[in-house]
Amino acid sequence: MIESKLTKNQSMVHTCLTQENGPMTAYAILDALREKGFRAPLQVYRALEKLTELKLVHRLESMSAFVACQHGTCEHSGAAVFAICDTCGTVAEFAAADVSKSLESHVKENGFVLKKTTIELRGECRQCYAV
Amino acid sequence: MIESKLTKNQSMVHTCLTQENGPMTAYAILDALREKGFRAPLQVYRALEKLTELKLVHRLESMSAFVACQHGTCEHSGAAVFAICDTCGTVAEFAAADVSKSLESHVKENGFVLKKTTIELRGECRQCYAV
DNA sequence: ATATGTAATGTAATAACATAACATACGAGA
DNA sequence: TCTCGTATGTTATGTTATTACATTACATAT
Repeated sequence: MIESKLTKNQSMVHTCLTQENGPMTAYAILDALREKGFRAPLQVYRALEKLTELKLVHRLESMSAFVACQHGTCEHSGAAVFAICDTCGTVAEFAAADVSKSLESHVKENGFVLKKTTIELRGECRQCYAV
Repeated sequence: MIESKLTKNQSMVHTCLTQENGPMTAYAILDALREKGFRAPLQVYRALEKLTELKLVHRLESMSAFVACQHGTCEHSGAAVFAICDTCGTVAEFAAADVSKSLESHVKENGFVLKKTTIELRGECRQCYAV
């Protein structure tokens, strides 16, 4: 598994996020890992940077939080889409190849070189809406 | 024009963003408006909240900044898409009805009630790429 | 004109998120 | 062993956003 390449701190942060099974802010991660010796935000941010680079973790821009990739390591065809429930905080991640393709073509027309796509959907999940 | 409904502070913030013709952080707006009497972040944030609600201003989540809607008041069919140049900072805003439609259908399958869509594309614009 | 209610504004303090700068440790080759 | 790159630790600081409370402005009822 890819985890084997991770350093101690990276691994701890990844495990923390995976167990949480939902988004956490960097400072929430820090608090969770204090008992394991973490002392400063930078320890978390450095690990998150690497994990994000490896696509083991995604950053949710609209809530300044981080979530473990729901596909282990992320190999979508195209950009990831996140559906975030404002009520319970759960995040569903999925690929939408057609969306990516469409955005790319829109953008190419204008000579824009696309490097990173952020798509975040806010709303209410089925369970919460039912209540 | 809709501006007539704005309060003094809201109007000043909107004018500031419109003149800038690009994204500004809340604190950049604050600094720009200090000479006009602004003293505290909250004055800016309150105005931005209202302007965002009216869709005269959009928040760019991936850069914690705000930009005046490039269509005056925003009446896209579907969600707005922002293409942000990481080199020069310019933002192009466009509608992508097909993208919105596709995202909506993806999401409906799972009973997710969509309230807000964020789509931000980071990369390099034609001019910057040419250099 | 005065009282009252409501929206907007002002101000200070602080919370929440993120990075800079520098010191130290530690393992993989020369 | 040396040393070079990578990871880590630590302090301080920078940046973004909100809470809490006081005051002002303005509309309208009395």
